[in-house]
Amino acid sequence: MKADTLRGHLDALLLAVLDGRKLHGYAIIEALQLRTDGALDLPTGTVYPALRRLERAGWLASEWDVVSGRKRRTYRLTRSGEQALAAERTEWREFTAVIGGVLEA
Amino acid sequence: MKADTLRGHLDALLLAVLDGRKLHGYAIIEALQLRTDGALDLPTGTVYPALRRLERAGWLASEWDVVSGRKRRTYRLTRSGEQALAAERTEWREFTAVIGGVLEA
DNA sequence: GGCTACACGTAGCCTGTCTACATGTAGCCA
DNA sequence: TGGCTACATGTAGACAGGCTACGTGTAGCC
Repeated sequence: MKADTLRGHLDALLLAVLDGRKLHGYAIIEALQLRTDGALDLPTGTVYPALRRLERAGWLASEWDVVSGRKRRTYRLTRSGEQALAAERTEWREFTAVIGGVLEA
Repeated sequence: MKADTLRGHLDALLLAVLDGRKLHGYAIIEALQLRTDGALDLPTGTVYPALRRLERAGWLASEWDVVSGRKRRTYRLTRSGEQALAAERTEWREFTAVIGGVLEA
């Protein structure tokens, strides 16, 4: 997939992958790979800063836990994160309708 | 529509709107507004540089014509522009499948 | 002892879109 | 005739978000 196409949709992806479950950063990357058959392979330098940004925005909450000696910061959606996800989904549908409408006219 | 979501899809939009017809820059902006019910209102500072870039890439060809005293640069797709459009459409479908697959899982 | 997988994180670059500006014609209206 | 709006093209520079390239450290295998 061409670079830059992701732009503006990263937040939606991260919120969506955390919908209904708690995951730590590394697992989020793997979950996105799995769901997209490897098409989405986000670099850590993209994901970690984004997660912190979403937490600052109040959409995610995190806590440290230690699994077999390794520290993990586990993220989950907050209430307002769920609302943000719903809004992102609506925007995604609008976006695809607009661009798709032009491309397939 | 949120800014930046457009990123990476502008070329596809411009090629698509020129599919099968010749238009000048200003008319391209209007055509996109029309097709999207006003949702897409691209600024001239976005469109004009993009058109020149696509022409340098060999995907568009342009010629000057004068209509009632006003100069217009009219663009049309080249053969390789048509191929590029087909490729952009394929990429669009892949893109929406990947992102949509995550958002609607 | 070295390698790979796991796990988190930051600094700075890169690039494509947008903002703001500059230029000029045609036509309407007061 | 002076000003306004719509038409029409274009550039310079700001901006922002994702990516590249680093740095750190543990666990487990061979």
